[in-house]
Amino acid sequence: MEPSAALTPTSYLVLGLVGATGPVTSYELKQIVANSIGNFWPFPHSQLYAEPTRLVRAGLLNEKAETSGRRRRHYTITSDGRRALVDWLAEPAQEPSEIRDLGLLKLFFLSQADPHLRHKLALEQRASHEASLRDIEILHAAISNVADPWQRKALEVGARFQRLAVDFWGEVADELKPARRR
Amino acid sequence: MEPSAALTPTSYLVLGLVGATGPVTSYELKQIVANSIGNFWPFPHSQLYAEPTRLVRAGLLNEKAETSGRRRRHYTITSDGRRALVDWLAEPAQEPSEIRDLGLLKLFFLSQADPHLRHKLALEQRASHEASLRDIEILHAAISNVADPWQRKALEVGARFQRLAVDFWGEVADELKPARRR
DNA sequence: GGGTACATGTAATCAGTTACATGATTTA
DNA sequence: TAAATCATGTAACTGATTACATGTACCC
Repeated sequence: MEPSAALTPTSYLVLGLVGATGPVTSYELKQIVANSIGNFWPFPHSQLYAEPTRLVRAGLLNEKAETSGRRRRHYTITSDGRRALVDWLAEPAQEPSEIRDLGLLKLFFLSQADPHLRHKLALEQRASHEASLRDIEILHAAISNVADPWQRKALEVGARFQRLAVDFWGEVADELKPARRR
Repeated sequence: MEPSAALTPTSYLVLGLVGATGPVTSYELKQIVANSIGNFWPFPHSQLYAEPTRLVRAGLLNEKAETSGRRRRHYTITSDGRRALVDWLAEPAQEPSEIRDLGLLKLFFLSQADPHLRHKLALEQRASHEASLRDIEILHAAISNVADPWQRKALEVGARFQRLAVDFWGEVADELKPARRR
């Protein structure tokens, strides 16, 4: 009954997914994540097994294990769990966004890189973000009829960011090859 | 001499900063991070104490401790460290970008929130990103003459993302209040 | 000269990551 | 029926977070 210290983002991810979809197994959570938020906020599948266990212990989820065959565990949200989720949704999100990008970290130290490799890095990054953008667009099209509209909307941020990154690295590439410009 | 397993992003952050600035203490690393990449990729200061210790053990940094007073430890990069840094900069960064944003996570589950609170969430998020954008712009202006140009450029991504987020949440707010649109 | 803020670090805990491992299904 | 591949999970490790703790300088 005690509020179990503090819930992590992973907790709320699981809580929200279980709350939205009814009885699910960890494997199904994994699938859902891979086709949605996992595109820009990865959660390793082991967490999607570990976290429900914690939430059950905290009284926020119910677990119903199959008694034969694969003995999968199906989770549903409890009333305490629903309350925790709704409370969290109601309170303002003050933590600032985080962007973790190794390419950006390299840009940060670009002055220390071999000059010949700088332009190459920019082109590689642009290409990589272009590929990510295509992936997200394909995914977005594929889920256009199934998922919750707000889930689709959230996915859009991923696509927009990838576009931003493509433009950005394009500019960086240009700045690194000024002689090449017309 | 062994390459010490694998270096984390935090390792490269420290390696790059020490490589760029010469002898620094953990506290100075903390300051630098706070005024730059820490704006969108936070590294708690305890890591900036722990990580140099690891890098010294791996032979990538040198440590020189003061013998009196505060006994601060000043770090410099070794030739092995410089080589590790340059090698890392040369190899392509394939790991995809990550965006971690609790506001987006809430959007993801917005259908499960009290309808009265949805519009409020959007407005709060927009305001919050506006504030972040202002902070970054102030910072960007403040460092315009000091920092490495590529470090400034990297910071721009943070600003652009905040602008993207302001626009995005503005749209969400509009969609949540269609009746209000004249 | 006591308080307050800055500076510098360590300790404890735990989430998160990586790696391993085995059970079911499909397919060639 | 062997071999992939998908499905389902656990174990071990350690980086990351949180909290604590003390030292130094400044200011009122």
